[in-house]
Amino acid sequence: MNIGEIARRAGVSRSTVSYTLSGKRAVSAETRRRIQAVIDELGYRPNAAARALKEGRTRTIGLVIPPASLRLTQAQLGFVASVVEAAARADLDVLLSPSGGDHDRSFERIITGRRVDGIILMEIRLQDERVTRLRTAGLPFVTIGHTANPDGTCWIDVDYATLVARCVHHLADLGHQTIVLINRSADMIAAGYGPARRAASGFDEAIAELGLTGVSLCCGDDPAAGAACLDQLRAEHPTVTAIVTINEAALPGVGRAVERAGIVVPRDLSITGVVARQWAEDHHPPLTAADMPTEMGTQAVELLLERIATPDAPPRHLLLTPPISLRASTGRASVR
Amino acid sequence: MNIGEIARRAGVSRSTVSYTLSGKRAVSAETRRRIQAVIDELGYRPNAAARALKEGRTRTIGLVIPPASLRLTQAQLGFVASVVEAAARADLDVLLSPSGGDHDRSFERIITGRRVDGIILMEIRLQDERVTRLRTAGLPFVTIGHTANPDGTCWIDVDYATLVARCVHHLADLGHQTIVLINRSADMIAAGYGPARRAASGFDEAIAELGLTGVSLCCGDDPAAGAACLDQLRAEHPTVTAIVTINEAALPGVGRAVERAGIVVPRDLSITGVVARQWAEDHHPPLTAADMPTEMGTQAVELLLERIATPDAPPRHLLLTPPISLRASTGRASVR
DNA sequence: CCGACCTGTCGAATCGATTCGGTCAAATAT
DNA sequence: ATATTTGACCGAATCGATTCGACAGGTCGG
Repeated sequence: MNIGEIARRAGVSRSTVSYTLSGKRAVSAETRRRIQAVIDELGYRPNAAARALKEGRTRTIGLVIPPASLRLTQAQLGFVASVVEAAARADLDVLLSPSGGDHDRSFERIITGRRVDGIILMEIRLQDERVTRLRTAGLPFVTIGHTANPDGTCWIDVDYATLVARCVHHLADLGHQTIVLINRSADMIAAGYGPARRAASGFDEAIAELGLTGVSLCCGDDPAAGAACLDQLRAEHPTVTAIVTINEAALPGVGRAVERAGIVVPRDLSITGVVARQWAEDHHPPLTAADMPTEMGTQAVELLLERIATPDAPPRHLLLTPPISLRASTGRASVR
Repeated sequence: MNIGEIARRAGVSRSTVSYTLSGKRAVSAETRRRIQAVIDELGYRPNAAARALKEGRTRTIGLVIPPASLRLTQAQLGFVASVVEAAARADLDVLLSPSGGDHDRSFERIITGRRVDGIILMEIRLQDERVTRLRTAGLPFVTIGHTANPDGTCWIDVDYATLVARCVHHLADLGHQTIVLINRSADMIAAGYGPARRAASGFDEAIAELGLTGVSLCCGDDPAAGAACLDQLRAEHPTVTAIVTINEAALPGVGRAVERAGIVVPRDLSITGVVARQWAEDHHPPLTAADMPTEMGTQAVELLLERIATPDAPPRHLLLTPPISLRASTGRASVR
């Protein structure tokens, strides 16, 4: 069943059917009605491949996700979901490509085979070869996170430095003197993972500016590491009264260790940071935190669509600083 | 840059280039070498749309995920990841379609527009209109979970009834007399969600067979509901010494409530169930549980590829019963 | 009353691949 | 020496849409 079949049944030429569908030329009301009736009856829809071939666009965008996808954090997952839904709203399909290191067959296939009109790249490293690859391929793309030299690329990111600094200020306002940052793993920092790096520098600057005592800790992305991290903290830095974290995967472990130690949040210890809203709300007690904005996916899609429509326009970028949502995990420093 | 360009540069016809690429006809070694050199130099790859149009297949599979994707459980997420990676290994791309209820534009587009060679459908209801839609469309598909009348369809599922029964037997062997099932939400059971229904019936049967006392509880898919559920349990059924659950989203809340109540697992309370391995390992203490098999995605892709290759073969299905992994959350019933 | 203009429609070219049938020379068989 | 097979390649048709130029018939103004 193709456009020719529709044309035959409606007694018109193929081009007339096409123009009825696209509206790019006038078609008389009567003819339009007849054609539409046939289309509805047969449930016709243009063949995507034929259309893509002729039009030169696929109405599909690529979403490149980390390969060891089992370890997607809740925030990343939320991002994927919001991209998919935003794309669906714009009548676009989403092609998934798991690729980070050498898994790049799928990445290459998508680019060189012209399977997508544009690409959203997540989990960007400060040095990222995929960006240079996309640039030479001349395919529109948007990165989530930005490289060391982001000029000329279109990106969207969360301003971890500012957010972590805000968390520190918030805690300072509550009278906390000694604050710890629970960062992502040491490996990721070494690998030049932007959020971890920027969180660390934002933390250090805020601590210095306010003349407080800061402790920076790295922590693996799992609950066990989180629990270990809290135990280590209690042993080595007993004067700490507040925690800032960007490591949501470790949070359940932190919470467990806290419960086990009989520490009451926020009476004995304040906890805040940058995490997915769902994570913050599901925590006990609900976490005062800068929620990772769920609309990031939507905005990434918008930015990409702009980029596809006008590839030569100067690239825009967005640096998001969502407000801190006050919930129940921070309070005045207890006087010891 | 297209196949004609390659042909021109290599001084051959387009068909010769095509045959070199596909190997479907003999091409002399010398010519092949020359063509390959040009291809490598220019980094040529066939246009996916043109190829799909001519061949009638897209080398893409569709994965239909639940629309409120923010609520994907870890097990579902693991499944998506394994599908994507298995597909990548088979040089297939994956097109995502968020669709459950009326969000079906993307679902329809994928099917009628012939954008995919086959579809994997997850989160199947006992009555599922999408299955009938796919059947009339004549598109190969595999469902994760099965409908009330699964004959003639190709599916893969976890045998919740048997697994839950095994958990009950395991607990009975340890001397537990009163066992509770923490199921999914009442809404899902009402909606005819297979796993919840089958878990309940497997539980009831095992309890009856062994002559034990069983309590069936519904619980929302979030930590707060899990905590509330445990509190309710302690209040209304204080004699319970063991929990079986298939609700992994509620587990963190259950764990928190347990810690808070000073209950020691497994000394005072045994916990087991059917959850994603990662979830079981990350729990404290690590959960003795039937791990949701991570290879489900791989097998779903295999099944789908079979179905695409031989659409008329009798549909196969797989009912998986992964073994219970003994970890640290179950022990002998304490004598009270 | 005739050329200019508009409306609605059609035919044919095009996108970039695959594939069938045909051709031509060299190799082999009769 | 002629007929037949084989190997290597080419040309053209094809997949299903879009789109441009052309054209018929009607309306309008001068």
